Amino acid sequence: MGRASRADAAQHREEVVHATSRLLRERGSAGISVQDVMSAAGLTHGGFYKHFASKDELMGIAATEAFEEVLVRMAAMTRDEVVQDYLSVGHRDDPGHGCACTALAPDAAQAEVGSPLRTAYGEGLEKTLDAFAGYETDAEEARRKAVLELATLVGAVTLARAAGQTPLSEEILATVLAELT
Amino acid sequence: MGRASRADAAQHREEVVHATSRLLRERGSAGISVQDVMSAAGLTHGGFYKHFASKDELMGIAATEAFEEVLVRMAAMTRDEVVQDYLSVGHRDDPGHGCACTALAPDAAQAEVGSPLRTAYGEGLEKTLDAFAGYETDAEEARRKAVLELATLVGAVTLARAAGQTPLSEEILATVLAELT
DNA sequence: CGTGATAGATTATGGCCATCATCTTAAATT
DNA sequence: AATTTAAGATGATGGCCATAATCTATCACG
Repeated sequence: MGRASRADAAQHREEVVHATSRLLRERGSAGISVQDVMSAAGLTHGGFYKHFASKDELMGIAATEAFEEVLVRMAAMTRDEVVQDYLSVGHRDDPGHGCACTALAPDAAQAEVGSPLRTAYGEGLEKTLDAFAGYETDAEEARRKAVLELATLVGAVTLARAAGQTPLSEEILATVLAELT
Repeated sequence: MGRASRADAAQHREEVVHATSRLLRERGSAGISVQDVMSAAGLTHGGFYKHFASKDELMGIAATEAFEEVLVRMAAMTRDEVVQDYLSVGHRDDPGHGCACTALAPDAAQAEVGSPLRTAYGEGLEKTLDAFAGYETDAEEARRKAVLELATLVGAVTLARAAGQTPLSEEILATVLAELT
């Protein structure tokens, strides 16, 4: 119906971005529609362009939020807690609340150079590497180890998700967890 | 027009499967249409269902071919050659001819349980792990090391592709290559 | 309190897609 | 050579999608 107050509109926008940050990680950009993300805030699709210039723009904003959310959570955790959480069955089965590096990698790889999502991914990946480097004691080797560790974590969860809920999937998580702790 | 000979039809089918095995790795199942794969063999979309029961079925067949193609190539290479090739800029930029484990992981994760693509991925991943295990000298540790190595390789290329053609992307490849050789 | 701005609903628009039905024509089969 | 069979072309069908235009009712501001 009619018009929403400034506060309501702002909250609607927030809800859309938040829901998109989850849906994007779960299904990828091609797997969600403008209708999907508006419904998630209890709205119809028509008002979408009063909030965002395009679907692509929203994807970039939602990607940034996804990275931010994870970085905030990481800041309150030790390195071992992060690794344990990363390689858990819970993280494998809930990409919508998990690491954006892994969940958004396929979308970032497909996105055009200069697109909002790709830009957001590049920045988010750098910040995530910095966060991992912050855990290392040896400052000299911090960057190198952060790259190695993140690559291994991303690979393990990527494979575990692709293998679905199978013994092989859990073998991968367990094997990498044992190696990294 | 008209009808094709048995031999021609068989070749058309092969061409479709082959083109799909490449396109599937490049763009994912959602990124290619029935029209796309038929055009690749110089045909129109209509005859598709004379060859395959559904798009899903073709995706499973093409995924199996993608794994097979890579496994055959791996069989003629040493472990170090495989690692070097895997972490090359060439492999990063040409997923269509590269490792199916990495390229098809997003599709496998999204595919329904029991779908042709998911089944093909599970089998292909096991075979790929066996191939990596075959490189290890210590039979005891072979499986464990194969899992670790493949996870690291998959993670590195996944991140490198998501980062696009950037310094960070090449840093990831180089760092992991140095570690694994 | 009245007037204009605007969030959101409704409803096109034009495009792409998987799948299917039909038609055509040449290959297989006899 | 006649008949059957089937590959492939053409052209629906029904659905989903991003984006845009229009409408409307409420909020913001004077």
